[in-house]
Amino acid sequence: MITASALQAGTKQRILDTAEHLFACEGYRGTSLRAITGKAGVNLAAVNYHFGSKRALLEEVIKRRMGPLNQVRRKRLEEIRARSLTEGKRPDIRAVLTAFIEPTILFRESERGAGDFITFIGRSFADPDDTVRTVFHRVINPMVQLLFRTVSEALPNQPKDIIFWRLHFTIGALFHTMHIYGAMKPAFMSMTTYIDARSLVNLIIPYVTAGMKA
Amino acid sequence: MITASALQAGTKQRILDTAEHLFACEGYRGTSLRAITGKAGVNLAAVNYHFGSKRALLEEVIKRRMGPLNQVRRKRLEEIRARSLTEGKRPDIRAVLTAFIEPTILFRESERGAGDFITFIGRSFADPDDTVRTVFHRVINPMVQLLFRTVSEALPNQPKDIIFWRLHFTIGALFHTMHIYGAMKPAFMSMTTYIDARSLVNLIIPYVTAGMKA
DNA sequence: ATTTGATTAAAACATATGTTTGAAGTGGTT
DNA sequence: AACCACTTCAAACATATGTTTTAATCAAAT
Repeated sequence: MITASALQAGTKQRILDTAEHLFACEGYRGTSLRAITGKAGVNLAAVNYHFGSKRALLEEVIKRRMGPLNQVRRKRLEEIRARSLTEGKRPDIRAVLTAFIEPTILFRESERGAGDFITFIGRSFADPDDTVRTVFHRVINPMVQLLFRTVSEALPNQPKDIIFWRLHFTIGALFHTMHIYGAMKPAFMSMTTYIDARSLVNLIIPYVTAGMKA
Repeated sequence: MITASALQAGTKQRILDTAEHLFACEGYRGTSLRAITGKAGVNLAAVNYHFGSKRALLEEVIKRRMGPLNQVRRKRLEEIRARSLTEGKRPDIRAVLTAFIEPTILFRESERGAGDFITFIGRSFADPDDTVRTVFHRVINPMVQLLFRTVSEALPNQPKDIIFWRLHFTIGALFHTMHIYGAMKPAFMSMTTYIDARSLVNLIIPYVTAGMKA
């Protein structure tokens, strides 16, 4: 039983890892089960056996990483809110944005394969396929809600709809960065594009902070 | 001959319009030729007859609108550069960004169907499908190059790589806005999301200007 | 050693896709 | 009327896809 479940975990894991990679590179629709199972070295039927369907596999791929990532972001945002409550002063907008953005970008270097996931997520918001957007939306929306609330507390004098749109601009900047970073064509805009994640955080934070306060 | 070419134009146009709409809603890969021809009320073979292939149709859909749009943006950017040259002072960064962004967002209301196109373009940058990205990249890249040059002239003291990344944040904010605007789910972030294009321009310009100058 | 339950394997299924083909239709010209 | 280029149409083609099925395989428990 132990060996059996270990083998199962081996196959499941190989499928998850390969699917994550291919979803990031070719998209959900552009990735066939045959491509996944072929590259993973498992039988075609293994996906339906272990996950039930391609869609269920997608869900697993997203939830596996999004869980831990959301936990970190939630914790940092909640800390800020708690501290702001005890100290009786409003949260600092830069700190709020950092709490959300920093874990997201640094997540790329947290584990093997996480980079693919970040690329995938960065693209998912714009994915025309309802399947992807629905699954993704369900796991990201509570997080964005929390961010919205916290930003509202940091900028209490701003009308809600202005915060709403500026937050969309911020998310747009972040997600765009997420999918171009690490998957960028050489010499786009005739520039070398390499930058380490830490420096990227240091670049985007001032940008979005200035934008939110504009 | 006149009637014949008018009929041809009728079919071609119907295909172009329908394809534009479906590409925006379902994506390039998610849109079958049968869906296009069915909705357009033309025969399945008409696409291959008039355009040669699905890919060539995509190219036509993009070039048809991108031509005029790019012309406006190029003209406005060139005007700024010319004026800056004659007056001997550097371009104003806000004016530069407005020259690029304003025509893009207002383009949605310029003609019937243009809104679909803007949504489609907003998604194309993040499209995992090489076909879409390649075609799209070819028509947008010269424009982005020009924007990069003009922004560099407006911010001569900023290192090029900082401009490079801040421009990416800006493009991310713009493209994200392009595809969520007009296609947004109701009550996202528990807000009504309607806003007219003019007001949206007035919201995004201060945001990206502040970000670029941060 | 045999049985059992879970996993893997190969094949088939039903459907969907982009493309091609060859015939039918269309309208104007000679 | 006969011809013409151009366009439309229905059907077929070849391939790709997610899924299901049925048999083989395997490791552990009896």
